[in-house]
Amino acid sequence: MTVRTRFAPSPTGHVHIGNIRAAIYNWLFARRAGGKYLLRIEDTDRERSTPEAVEAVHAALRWLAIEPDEPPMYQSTRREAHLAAAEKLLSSGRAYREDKGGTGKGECVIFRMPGTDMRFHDEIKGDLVKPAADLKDFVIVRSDGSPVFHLANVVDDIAMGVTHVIRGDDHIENTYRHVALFEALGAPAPRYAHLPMIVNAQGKPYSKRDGAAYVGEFRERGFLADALFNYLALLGWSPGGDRELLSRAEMIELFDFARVQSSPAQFDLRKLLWMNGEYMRRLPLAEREAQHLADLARHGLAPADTAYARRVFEIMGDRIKLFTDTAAQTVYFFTEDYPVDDRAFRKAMAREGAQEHLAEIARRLATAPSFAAADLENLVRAYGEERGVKIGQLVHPLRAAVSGTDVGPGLFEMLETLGRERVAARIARALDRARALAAPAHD
RNA sequence: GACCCCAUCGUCCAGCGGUCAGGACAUCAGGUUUUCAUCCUGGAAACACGGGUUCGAUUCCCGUUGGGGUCGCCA
Repeated sequence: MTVRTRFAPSPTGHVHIGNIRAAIYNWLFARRAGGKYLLRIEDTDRERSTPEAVEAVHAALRWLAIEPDEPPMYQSTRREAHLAAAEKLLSSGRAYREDKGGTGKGECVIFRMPGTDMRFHDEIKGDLVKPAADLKDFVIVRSDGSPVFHLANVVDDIAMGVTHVIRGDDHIENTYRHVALFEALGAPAPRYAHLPMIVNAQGKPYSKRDGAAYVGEFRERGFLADALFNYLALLGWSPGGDRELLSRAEMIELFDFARVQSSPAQFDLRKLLWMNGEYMRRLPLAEREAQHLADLARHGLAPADTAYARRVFEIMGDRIKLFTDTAAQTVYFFTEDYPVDDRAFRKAMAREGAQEHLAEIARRLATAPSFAAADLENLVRAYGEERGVKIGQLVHPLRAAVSGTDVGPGLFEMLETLGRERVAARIARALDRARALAAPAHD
């Protein structure tokens, strides 16, 4: 029997990280078993299942590169099959019609539970049992003639030949019903694996209130798909030992339900951030460029000279942890209209002799034979020794003067990249600014 | 409330009867660096509790406590 798993989201416009983790496990398990991973869009809620909402599902899967191996099934197209199954259950006596609760809404179709204790084996939770007394009959077709989730879900799983149902453990109670439905429909029940929830710091189901909760948000925030995949895969599953950074091939190789946690896992954005950084630095510079450039463009800073931009990214090293941070961290390389961190600027200029040193260094820079980083460093160091001043006293004001901030790449690489003219102009402007700050306030 | 599930550092995991209880993130203290980031070194930090079983329990069993889930003509 070849393994067939499925991800069956109902399109709501967003794909929650808990759901996508279920998709990841379905994908991993199918790959590991050499089987197929399928997609079924449960779009029976016409209100919410808009084309945009459906597209959001596809977009999320595409981004994470876990698209289905076969064309997706759209549940809304399966109504006839669902109803036919209900008829079959009606004629075999496994279901009956009734105006449940005497609502006056008319008769609905109700599935008759077998009346015996039910049990099933869960790959993650173990053997689960429920006494007959706790298993009540339930509606499978509403009085308005529409099929209910349980019926549709089971009928479609049969149609798709699903062998393993891997989903959130909020479905555990439903599983007894589903198993009974499979049996009544004369189909073998699939194997089940119920995943624990992803929770917040309070132990409650992780929701939008707790921060980014949807796949699209992580994408927009500049996270790498592979990093999110890796993080989510390890949130509740471990390959054993101390391994954390794994390629997809390795995860497929190692995936096993026996190593899936059966207790809830708390989502930790800081660890995701760290992991994203790890993936980021492993990315070839060439691949990073497009992303950095895209962020600059988003902020209206698209550089005319990409070779120059490339140098900027290079000297930034691994300081940029998120592609959405590129513009913010490199503005001053791409415009003269960059923000100045007032606190950092004042602090740097308050150093003893800062302005005097700056003015003299500017003079020497203007006539420096070379503007290469190493030569600039020698120049500044020489000046420092000459005046008996520690280099830090010179470097900090210089940095603040040319970048408006106190963080960034190595100062001399920065000066070289910025170029002689801009450095000169900025130092002059910074000196004016410093003088203005020092001048007594008047109104 | 009923039924079910769960329980190792703050967090995610390792451990599958005998370990100085390990790693990662976060955190703290140093070091390297012109800043930041990186990097290096070191520290603090956990087996919820009570009974069993056993020569021996973090590990197996049962309770307690705590947390979570489910109880729709939603999915």
